[in-house]
Amino acid sequence: MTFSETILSWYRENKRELPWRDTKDPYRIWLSEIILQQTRIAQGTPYYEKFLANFPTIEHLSNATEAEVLKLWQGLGYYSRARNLHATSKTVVQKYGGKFPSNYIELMGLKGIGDYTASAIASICFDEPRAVVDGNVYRVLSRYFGVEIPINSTKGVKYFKALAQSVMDAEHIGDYNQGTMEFGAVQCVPKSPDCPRCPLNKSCLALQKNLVDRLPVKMGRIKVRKRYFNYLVVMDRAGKTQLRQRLGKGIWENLYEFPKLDSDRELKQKQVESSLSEVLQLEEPPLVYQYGKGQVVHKLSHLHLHTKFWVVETCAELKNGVALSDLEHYPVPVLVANFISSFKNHYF
DNA sequence: AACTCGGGGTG
DNA sequence: CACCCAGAGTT
Repeated sequence: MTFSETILSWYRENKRELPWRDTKDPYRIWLSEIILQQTRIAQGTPYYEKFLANFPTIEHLSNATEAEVLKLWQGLGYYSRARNLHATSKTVVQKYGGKFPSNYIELMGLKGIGDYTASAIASICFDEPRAVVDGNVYRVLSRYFGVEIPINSTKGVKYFKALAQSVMDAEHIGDYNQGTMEFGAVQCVPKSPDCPRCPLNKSCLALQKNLVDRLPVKMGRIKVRKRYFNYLVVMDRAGKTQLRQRLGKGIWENLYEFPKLDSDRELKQKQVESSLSEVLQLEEPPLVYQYGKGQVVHKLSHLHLHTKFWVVETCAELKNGVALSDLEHYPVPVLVANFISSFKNHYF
């Protein structure tokens, strides 16, 4: 049996039933692929169901506001996916009459759709012979064919794309692509794979060369930076607080948060008090105290955010104040959502 | 080619 | 703690 024959055979026996498995509807496949980018199935599936329930068709999605889409996306991370999802829904409705383009080239022209996603949609929905290369495929191919080229190098990306394209089954491309990824997710797992019970173990080069636990090769990652966030939770006479939308490029774009003092080192009470005017415009000196003790350390892949929340009580009345009970309507980073949840419990 | 962009699960 | 997850876009 060839590589692809074994993959297809294994897939028919072992495929999991997932909500997007039994459809070729481009809207649903696209939605699932965007949600699953850099995201585990267990984490993404509830969001897939949620989006489909709120937006049964691409027209529903295109008629929503970006804030509504971001709110539904809250907690999933990589928020550009949500913004691009919304933008592309409008493009498909307006430029393509609500019907997804049916080939790789045109799909690549849509926001948020790159080589992987265009290949996935084209192959699954339209049977176009395009091999996908995701994290699972890198692992399966590098091991089975004993490839030691770093998967995150320019050379590696090209090599694995070409290799995948050369070993695919063009006649069953949808199942082949999903099967290879499923195989990587279930059988050829990153750590301690069960090689003795692998259907490819007779011809796997990594297994023969004892390289299974060293493949795929990945170049060194970026070091983690530290940032110090000081959120200013204003409480005015009417019990309202202040929220701001993050504008411009960067992390959490278009999400909401409290006014914030940002530093490369920890700020103490006095420094926070003396810097208040940089972010807040208050008539009189407010009462400032830290909510809780120590710092919340919110860990992102490349950033550790050491965060303090400061309650700023003022006797004035804010112009654009937000009631605590309305906070839940705004899309906010998980870091902020966790605080709000704790803060509410503390006061009510 | 190197960086940025999130949050959660796993051993 | 390091590593990984059905990657894409920008610099």
